[in-house]
Amino acid sequence: MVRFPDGERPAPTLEDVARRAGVSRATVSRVVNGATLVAPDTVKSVQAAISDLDYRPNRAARALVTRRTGVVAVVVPEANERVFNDPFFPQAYHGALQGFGNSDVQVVLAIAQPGDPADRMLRYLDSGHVDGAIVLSHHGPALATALARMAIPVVFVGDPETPGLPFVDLDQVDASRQATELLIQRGHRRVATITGPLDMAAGRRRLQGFRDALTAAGLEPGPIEVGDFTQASGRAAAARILASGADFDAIFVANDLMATGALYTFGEAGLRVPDDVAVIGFDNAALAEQSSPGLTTMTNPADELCRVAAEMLIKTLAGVPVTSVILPSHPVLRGSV
Amino acid sequence: MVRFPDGERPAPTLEDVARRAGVSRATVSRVVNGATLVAPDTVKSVQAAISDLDYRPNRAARALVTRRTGVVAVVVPEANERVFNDPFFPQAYHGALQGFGNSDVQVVLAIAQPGDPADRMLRYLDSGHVDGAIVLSHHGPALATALARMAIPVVFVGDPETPGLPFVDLDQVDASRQATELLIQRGHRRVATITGPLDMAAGRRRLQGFRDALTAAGLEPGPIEVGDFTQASGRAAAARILASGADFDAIFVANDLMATGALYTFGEAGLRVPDDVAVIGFDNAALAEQSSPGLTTMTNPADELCRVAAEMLIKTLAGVPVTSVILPSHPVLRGSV
DNA sequence: AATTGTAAGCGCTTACAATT
DNA sequence: AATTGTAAGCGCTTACAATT
Repeated sequence: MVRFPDGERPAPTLEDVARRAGVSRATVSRVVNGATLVAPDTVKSVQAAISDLDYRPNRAARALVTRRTGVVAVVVPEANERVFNDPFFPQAYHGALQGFGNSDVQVVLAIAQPGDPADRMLRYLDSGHVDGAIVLSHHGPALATALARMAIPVVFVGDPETPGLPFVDLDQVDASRQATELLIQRGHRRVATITGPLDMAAGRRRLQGFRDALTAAGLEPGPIEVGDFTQASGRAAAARILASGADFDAIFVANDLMATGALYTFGEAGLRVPDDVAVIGFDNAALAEQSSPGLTTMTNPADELCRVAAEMLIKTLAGVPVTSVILPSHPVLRGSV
Repeated sequence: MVRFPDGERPAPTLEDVARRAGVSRATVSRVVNGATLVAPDTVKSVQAAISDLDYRPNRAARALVTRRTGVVAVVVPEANERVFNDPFFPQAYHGALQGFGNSDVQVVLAIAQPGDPADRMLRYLDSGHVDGAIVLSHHGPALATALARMAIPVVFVGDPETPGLPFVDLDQVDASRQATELLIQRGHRRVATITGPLDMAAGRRRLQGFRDALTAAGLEPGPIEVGDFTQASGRAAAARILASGADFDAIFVANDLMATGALYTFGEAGLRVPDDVAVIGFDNAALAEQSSPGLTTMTNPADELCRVAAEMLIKTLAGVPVTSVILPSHPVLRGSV
């Protein structure tokens, strides 16, 4: 027996709608699910009954028979604070929502909590809560393979470097080559770089593009310093280059946050940008526009990456096979080069 | 008939566990739900069967009979970008997660998208997706009353100013009085303020506390300028005060973001803080620590507010009546007073 | 009295049958 | 052939009966 708390009327069911419209439950179900094999007049009277009763399908009942929850997750395997302070994520989330658009799925943000073991998130994702997931992957293949082992389909944003896993990524090597070529075209011959962490694909590939451009131009790389994508690390890396006394007239910095750090250090050292040193960043973050001089940088459209990933996930859930997508990047010219 | 995609084995059900353990479905259900009226030996063998089969209850089936989804929402009726750039929100979200702790509910972040009409979120919340919601309320009573009309219980963080709706809030008036009293105690007699927007409860009440403190001390209020909680508005309001030529030796600014804006303006005008003008903010945001001089401010613990709200929602869902909670605030002394 | 099982039912979808 | 209905079943929980 089911009891209802006082004052709460049970929500109308398919049965109620069917009775009011004078048809069977099956017919109502067909109308609700947009089937075309219902007579137009029947559709009309069922829709009237639905709106009269303010009927809304019971998700649990539907999920039980369809074996679909109607929920997808946007997974951010990062500690809380980081997520909310990195402008990449709101953009990414917004893009994902756009991508799911009218698909009638509920989008859940799953953010790893600081101190949470990785398997807590895996357990959540693999417990029937969600039908599929988009993973903002900025980590190595360990988490990726674990995610891939799950029963639900997953699309990665950022190459997880694991065969067989569908992903959307920027052409990191090409983008970095473009950035470096831009410096070379402007006549710079001693080009330095501040890289991202080299245990991340984005870190390694942006360094690769840098090297490729110089090799193609017959130039030797200038000083190379490793950063970790934080502003502080950009500041420190720039300081190390200056302290080394190495000669350089331009620098490719693997993200905008580090690039603004480098701008700060150069400013303190009395170097003029771009006259004494040209600087190009990566990401086209909001701060690239705000810095002084404006930071020339490469686009890295988090929203578009996620929009495409969402579309891929929808296809996958519909049984349509998908292949990974590589998006192009282009330079945004401001004052720093 | 139900078909399974090739290669996918159907997940084990209660039935499977029951068979393996040699008991009925009902008994397995009792063990799964932690009932105490099962014989210890039975519990043991059922648990063994569960772990052998890696059984996990089907949420949809459970939800269908219990009429509970096991999902609660943290609702942020704010545009996307704002949310992710305001440090209040990660703190709040983290606190909510803490509050739900081990309660085995799934927490969903529902963030209004820019351009979304308010009823889109209402429809979502009222469509059986969630059992209840915490709403980070920084808006007037219009949204609050709409939310309160829904079938699910809602707890507000921030007084929605609508009778009968449970909320958690800071004692805004008392906190602002404390802040202003601190300035008076330090010997200041001409105390100005930059308020928040006066269509927000927090804006009005912080102004009220300011007035109360001055009245109690027998002092006239100094210049009063209205801001909108952004840094730019703090800068502009401070400039207006300076331009007015009004006399003042201290200022209470209704949030830290505006206070740092005011610090900037005072710095540009050659005023020394705290010697020429003492400044106290509100929120104890991260930037209060980073500014120079460090900003003296009032605590406004988003995480704790949300933790308490989560606990209230859990109680409400369990049928336990709750009453609104007002949390105290205290000053954090740094260099600006 | 303590423990377990039986059976109904939650609200849907969908294969198949029946009707027009 | 187009439209509709019948009835089974998805995987649980829980009132009540039955058993020890």
